Amino acid sequence: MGRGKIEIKRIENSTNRQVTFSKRRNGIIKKAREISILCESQVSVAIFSSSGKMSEFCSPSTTLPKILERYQTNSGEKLWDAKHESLSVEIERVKKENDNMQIELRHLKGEDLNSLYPKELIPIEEALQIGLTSVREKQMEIWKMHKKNEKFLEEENKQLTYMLVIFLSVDHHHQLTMDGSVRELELGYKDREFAPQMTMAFRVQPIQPNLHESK
Amino acid sequence: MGRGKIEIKRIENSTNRQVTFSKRRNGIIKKAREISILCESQVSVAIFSSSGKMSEFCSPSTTLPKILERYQTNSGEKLWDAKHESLSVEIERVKKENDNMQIELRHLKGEDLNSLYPKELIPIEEALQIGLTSVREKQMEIWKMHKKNEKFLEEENKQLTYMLVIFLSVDHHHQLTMDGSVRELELGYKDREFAPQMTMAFRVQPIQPNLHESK
DNA sequence: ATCTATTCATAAGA
DNA sequence: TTCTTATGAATAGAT
Repeated sequence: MGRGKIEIKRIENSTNRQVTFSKRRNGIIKKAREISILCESQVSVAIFSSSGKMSEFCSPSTTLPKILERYQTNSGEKLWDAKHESLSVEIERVKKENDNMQIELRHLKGEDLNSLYPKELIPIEEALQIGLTSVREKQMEIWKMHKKNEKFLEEENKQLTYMLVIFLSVDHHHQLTMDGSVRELELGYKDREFAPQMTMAFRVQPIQPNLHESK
Repeated sequence: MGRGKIEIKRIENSTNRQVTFSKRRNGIIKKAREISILCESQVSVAIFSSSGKMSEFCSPSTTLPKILERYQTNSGEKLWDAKHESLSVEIERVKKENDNMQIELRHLKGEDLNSLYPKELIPIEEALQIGLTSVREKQMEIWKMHKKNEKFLEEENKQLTYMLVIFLSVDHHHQLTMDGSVRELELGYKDREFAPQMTMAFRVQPIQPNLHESK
């Protein structure tokens, strides 16, 4: 249909090919629309030019996903279900794992015990006993740390008090030196005289973790 | 194109419609094949007749899934990814649930306690305490049931022994009656004399569930 | 793009 | 469905 018959094979002239593509693509889409109206059929057409541009037609009253759904049903071909299936399997696996843990948790919390054989109670009791022991050991440990920390702080206080007393009771012919020292204290204990001890003393806090906030 | 021009609207005559569908469908698929060859383009056509039959064309060297992949990329439309995504979200949700339970379980078992704030140990200890109490109560309950059952069986034994003694010690001028009674005993205690008590006695077993097998 | 000679597709009939 | 054929549509090549 044209000025001459053409053989159905790749058009070598790139311009011709481009033009022909454009014309025929419109033709196909027009025909697709016509058949969908004339014959009440659902049609989906997707055409990609060699340059990658896409044209499509999808009969009104439907959508591509619906068409694809029908396509799958009709052809039996798996378009995307393979991907979905593996995900579904994964979900099932994880859910089952979930259920098992849920049951275990409930048992440990003393729920649904009637669904167990008497002898199944024994490992649960043991687990609870172990858990309780561990938790209490941990609490004891924490308590000890608190106590140790307290002692440390008390010791610290004593030292500080002692040092303050020294400062405050120092006699007059050392006045100048003391003033200098106090100033250094305020400036952060740069290395002079007792500065090393002080630094150590003030490091106590960081070395002992904050027991209420640490993770 | 034909013996007369036709308006593009639903063909009312069902036979005509069917014939037209068949012809035009072939035409479209032929054109699709031609453009794919002439212009090196990728084409996908799917046509469903109103009766539900499917025809399709897909340019060689590709597959529908590939075409669809390109379609999605080009159109930005979600064909199956919506489904895909919802499944992924579900997996994430379930996995997270899983993780939380896993952590809770580990804590109840006395593991990973270092990752907790001290005050978080308290509800865990309480839960363990409650669980342990429940499990032990259950065990106690079972033990009591066993004991009760034992007593019941002992009582039973006494009764049976007593009855046997009566049978065996019955005097000779009742010989005939006894024989009759024994036969009845063997036949299943049809309603005579002591039969009601016996029936009750033999019901004891079913009323007391089998404590080692019941679920 | 638009034109137009040709080929093609197809409506109607058999 | 298939064939036939008159007719309108599509389009190849030119402009």
